[in-house]
Amino acid sequence: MKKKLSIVDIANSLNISKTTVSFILNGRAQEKRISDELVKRVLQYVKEVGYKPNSLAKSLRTGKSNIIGLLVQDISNHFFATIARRIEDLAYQSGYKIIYSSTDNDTQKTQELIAMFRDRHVDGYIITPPDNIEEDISDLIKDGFPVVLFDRYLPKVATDYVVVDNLFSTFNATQYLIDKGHKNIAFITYSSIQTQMIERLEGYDKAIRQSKLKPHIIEVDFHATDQEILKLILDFFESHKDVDAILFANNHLGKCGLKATRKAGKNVPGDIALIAFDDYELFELYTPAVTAIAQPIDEIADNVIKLLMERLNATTPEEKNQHITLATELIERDSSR
Amino acid sequence: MKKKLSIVDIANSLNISKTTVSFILNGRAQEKRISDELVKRVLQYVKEVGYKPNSLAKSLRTGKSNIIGLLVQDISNHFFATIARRIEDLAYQSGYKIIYSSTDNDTQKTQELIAMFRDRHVDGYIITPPDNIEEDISDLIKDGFPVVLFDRYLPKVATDYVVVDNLFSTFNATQYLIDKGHKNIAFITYSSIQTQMIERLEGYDKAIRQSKLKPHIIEVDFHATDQEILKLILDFFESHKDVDAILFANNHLGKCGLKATRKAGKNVPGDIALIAFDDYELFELYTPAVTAIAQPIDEIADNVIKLLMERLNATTPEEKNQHITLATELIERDSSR
DNA sequence: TGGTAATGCTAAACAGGTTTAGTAGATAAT
DNA sequence: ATTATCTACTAAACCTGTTTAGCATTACCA
Repeated sequence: MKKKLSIVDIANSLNISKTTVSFILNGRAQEKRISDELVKRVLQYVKEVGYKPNSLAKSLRTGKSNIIGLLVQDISNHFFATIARRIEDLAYQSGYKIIYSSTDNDTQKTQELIAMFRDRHVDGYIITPPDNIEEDISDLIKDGFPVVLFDRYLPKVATDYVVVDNLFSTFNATQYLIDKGHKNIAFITYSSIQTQMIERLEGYDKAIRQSKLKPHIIEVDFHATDQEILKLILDFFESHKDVDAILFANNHLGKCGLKATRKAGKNVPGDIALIAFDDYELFELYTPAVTAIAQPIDEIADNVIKLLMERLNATTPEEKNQHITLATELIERDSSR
Repeated sequence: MKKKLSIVDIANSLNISKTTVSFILNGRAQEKRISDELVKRVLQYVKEVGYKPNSLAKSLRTGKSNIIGLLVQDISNHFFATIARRIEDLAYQSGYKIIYSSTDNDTQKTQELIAMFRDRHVDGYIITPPDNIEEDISDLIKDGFPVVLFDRYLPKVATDYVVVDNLFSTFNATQYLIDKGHKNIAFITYSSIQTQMIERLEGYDKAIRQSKLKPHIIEVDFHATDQEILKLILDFFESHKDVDAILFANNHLGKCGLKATRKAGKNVPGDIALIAFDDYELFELYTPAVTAIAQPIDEIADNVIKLLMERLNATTPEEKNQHITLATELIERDSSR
C-alpha cells in the first residue's frame, strides 16, 4: 500500500512552494505570473507520478464538490431509472458526478437525504419532490443552491422545472377514446396532491365534461399493494358493467389494470379499451399491444441537465425561473382500436 | 442564508474547548473522563441549535466516509435497479450511504469510477466487475478496502462474492426441456468471458451432452443493438427450422427472443418452447406467460450487504474470502408446457 | 507531608488542499 | 539616486473536524 502523494510531496520534490503547485494545477499560472518553464516542469512531474489532489480537502476549502444530488421517487421504477441513467451520463460529460437516492415519496426520508446532500456539499439538486417538502426546497434555494425539479413541481416554490403537458395528454387520450365512440370512460389514478396527478385528472375531466359524459374516477391510495389495487379494479368492474374504456394515470396502475382485465376475463379492446400513461416495454409486447401516452424520457433528462448547468455556470444568481413543458406522444396500439 | 455552525462556534458559545465538544459528540466522553454534567450541557446545546458536524472535514481527518460505492453494469436494467434499491435501503439502516454508478461493462469507465470513489474516500465497494478489471480490484484489496462482487466474480482475484448457481440453473432448465421431449434445444447468449455467462453455457452444454443431443449455440456481441439481435435470431430460425426450444441466457436476450418468435409467426409453445434467464414482470403477463429462471434478488442484496458489513466492522483484515452461491428457481409457465 | 493516581479538561498538531497578503529582486520612471 | 512597478514566487492563514500529548486540580495513601 503505497502512501498517497500530497501536494506537499510534490512541492518538496520540486523544491518549490505548495502554493505554486496549487496555482498551476488550477490553471491560475498565467494570472499569478508563474513562468511557463516552471508550469511545464510541474505538470510534467505531476503526470509522471500520477498525483491527484484530494477532493475532500479541496471541497472543504472551496465549498464546491462537482457533485450533483439526484433524488427520484424510486430508482427501481423504469421511468426514473432511465432518466437517472441519462442524467448521470450527461452530468459526467460536464465533469459532474451524480449521487442518487430514492425518496419513496416519503417526506421525512427526503428531508434526511437533502440534509445528507448538503452535508456532502453537493453543488446542485435535481428532485422529484414528495408532498410537504416545500420548506426544505425553499431553504435550499434561499441558501443559493441550484435546484431543478422534474416530473412534477411545487406551485408555492419558485424553481426551475421540467414537466410534460399532463393536462393535454390525458385530455387528448380521453378525447381519442370518445372519438372512437366510447361512452363510459373510467380514469384510474392515485389520490395525490402532486401536480402531475392533478393535471392528468383535470385533462380527463375536461374532455369528459366537454362531451357531457359521465366521469368514472377511481382513486387508489399511494401505499396500496398490487393486490389491493387489483381487487379495487375488479370490484369496480363488478359494479360498473357498462364501463367500456379505461385510462390509467401511470405505468404502474396500467400494469395492475392489465392483470385485472385479464383476470376479469374481459376482451380487450372488444369489451373494454385501455390506455396507459407512460410507455413501457411491456406494453408493446402485450397481447393486445397497449396504447400508451409516451413521455419523452431523453428530452426530460436533457432539459433537466441543461437548466441545472445554466445555474451552475451562472456567475450571478438568476432571478427568473425557467419552466419547461414537453409534449407527450399518444402511441396508438391494439388495446384501443 | 444563515451561516453554518462549526464546532468552534459551539465550543465558544459554551466557553469550552472544541476538543471537548468533539469527544462528547463522538461518544468518547466516558473514556476521556468528561463530567456527565458537561456532556449533558453540550448535547443539549448541540441539539438546540441543530449543529451537524461537517462530514467532509471529518472524512478528511479520519479517512472514513460512511459511504459505500456501488458499481452495477446498468442501473436502468430492472435486475440491477432492484438490487441497488435494496442495497441502498439496507446500507441506510446500518448508517451507510450509497453512491452508485453504471459501468456499462466498460473497463475504462469503471477504472475512472473506482478512482473517483477512492478519491471520495468511500469505505467499501460493491461491484459487478467488467472484463479486464482484475488489476484495479486487486489494488483496492491490497490497499485494504473491503470489496464484494456480485452477479459474477473474477477467478484470478481473491474477494468475497455473491452469485447464483448458474451452471445448475441452465442445466436444470435444459434438462426440463429435454424431459418434455424437445430434441433441438438452442441456447442464445452473449459472447462473454464473464463467469456467469460461461457457467450458464456450461450448464446447457452439460445437459445436452448427457442426453447426446446436438447443441445449438448463438452468441451475440455485447454491443449488438436490439435490431441486430432480432435479425440474428430470425436468421437462425430460417436456417434451423428443426429447433423446437430456446433457452435465453439473460432477460434482455429473452425479450428480444420474444419479439423474434412473434415476428417469425411461431406458435409458443407449440412450434417452439421458451425459457428465459431472470424473471421479469413482462414474462408473467406475456401471452403465453414465459417460463423463467428467477434469481433471488432480495437474497442477493441481503448477502452482499452482510458480507460487506462484516468486513467493514472487522478490526483485523480477514484473510479468508467468503463465496456465497444462491439457488435460482425455475418458474414454469405456459411458454414451455 | 510528599508522592502517586485519578479527574476533567485543553492547546496544538494534523488531514490536504486554497487563498490572502506579501516579499525579494529586476526593471522602469522621475 | 530614489521611487514605483513588475515579475515570479512564497509564508501563513484558512476550511472544519479529530487526535495526541499534557496540564492543573483534587483525592488517596503511606
